[in-house]
Amino acid sequence: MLELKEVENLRLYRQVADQITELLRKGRWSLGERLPAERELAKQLGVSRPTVREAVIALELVGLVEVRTGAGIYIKALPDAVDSGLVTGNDQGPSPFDLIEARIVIEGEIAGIAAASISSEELENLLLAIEKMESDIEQGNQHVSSREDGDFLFHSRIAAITKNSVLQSIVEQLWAGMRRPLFRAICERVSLPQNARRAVKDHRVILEAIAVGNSEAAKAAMRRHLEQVRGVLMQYSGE
Amino acid sequence: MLELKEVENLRLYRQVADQITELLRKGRWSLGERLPAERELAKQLGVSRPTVREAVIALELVGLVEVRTGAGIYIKALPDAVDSGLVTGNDQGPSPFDLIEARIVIEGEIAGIAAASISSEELENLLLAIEKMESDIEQGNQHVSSREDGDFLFHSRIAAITKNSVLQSIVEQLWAGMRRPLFRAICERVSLPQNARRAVKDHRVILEAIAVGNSEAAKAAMRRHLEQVRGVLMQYSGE
DNA sequence: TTGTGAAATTGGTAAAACCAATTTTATGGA
DNA sequence: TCCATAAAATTGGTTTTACCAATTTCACAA
Repeated sequence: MLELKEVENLRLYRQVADQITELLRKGRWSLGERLPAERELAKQLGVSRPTVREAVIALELVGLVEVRTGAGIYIKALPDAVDSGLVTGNDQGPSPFDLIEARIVIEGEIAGIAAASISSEELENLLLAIEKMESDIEQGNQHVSSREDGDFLFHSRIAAITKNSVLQSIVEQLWAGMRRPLFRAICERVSLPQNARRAVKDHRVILEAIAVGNSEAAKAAMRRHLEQVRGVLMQYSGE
Repeated sequence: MLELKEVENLRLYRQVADQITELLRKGRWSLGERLPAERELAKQLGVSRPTVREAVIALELVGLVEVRTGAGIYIKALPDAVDSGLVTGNDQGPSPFDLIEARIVIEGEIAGIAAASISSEELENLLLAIEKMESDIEQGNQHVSSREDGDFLFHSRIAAITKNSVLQSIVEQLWAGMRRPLFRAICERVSLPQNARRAVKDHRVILEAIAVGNSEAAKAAMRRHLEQVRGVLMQYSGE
């Protein structure tokens, strides 16, 4: 059995997009400059105009260029400033271990911040999230399946308390990572009612610490909770 | 002067992509299912096939669908599992304040973790990053301009010490956010040699704490450093 | 000098045609 | 009857041509 070599079978528009990206990286054009017209690019690249348009749309979607009707295609950013993002949709994403580890660190801190500035309304919302999670469990609903999931709601609402859009966005991303196939496969073997009930208990402890404004306790409770989750995950992912 | 209303002037392919995304969200199709053929979609939507293709490419790039030549377009993920990402390329990004605040929290923790597991080789790399930053300053180079920037190198290499791809990715994203226009405009007024030299000093203090394996000191030093940066930024962004 | 408007340029969209890969169906032999 | 094989239909991949709409350019007139 031969080790199959990765075949050069990219769709044309991707090849064109990659080629233009490469030219951008090499400094062929500078920020704000105008790219050649679509017709001109098509001629130079030896492909048709629709193909060029597809490639330009790809570049536009990642924020590299800006298309102005009737005016032209303009460089909006250099390749360095783009990339990254936990969920690219093309790979299988980060390892579950790294993900949960990052959650311990980051969500722990967030819980501490939240405890320092919680309002009564936000407190009520957290309680509702816990109750939603309980009713989910009663009805045997699948876990970690969507943004309506009670577990996610609880954690994302804590992040929202910080009023910091960046921290909220990061928590969203961490959860998006957990909804990926690799993670879900593990979760399916772990979503036992007893684990879910344990999580609800943990949530109540966290809520209590946040409610009384005890940052240190909230942080510790969040970390314990996620370390517990990590323990369950690792136990089942190894067998 | 009238307040101009946001005009419905999205390019056609975006309207189509949004419409399909909406249908996905409503559960019109389920995971793994096949979408109607491009020709069929074009007919149903009342647009041409190239337009449908452009929309499909957009959906493909965000990971919602997978296109298989000759077979069809398949649902790869539901809209919930995608979204987010600090840098979307379409808005002007998070506020500088949120960004630096998130850095204080997250990079502080990361510095603490790094102190617990640094190797001599990694230590050497950190030192090189500091020296690069010093030479950058001597030559009057622009700051926060690229991934080769000494400042960025220092912080990203600390994240690399954690061996956690998620934490590394998050730091990358935070810096990507700082390279956006809004932030750069502020930075241009702040990139005084004295500030840069102060940052180098801070870096040395952080390095020292990490070198001796003192997690608490490393965390504190990183936070102080970034709080200092925040102070400078706020002072200048208000005037 | 300044303003106006026509012409040229550029992106936006549509239609038709053909190629290539895949899937489905039909066919014929075992 | 069953299965392998080939033909046909389906589907995405790409090109060409054409025309529309927004923007820019520039000559020309006031």
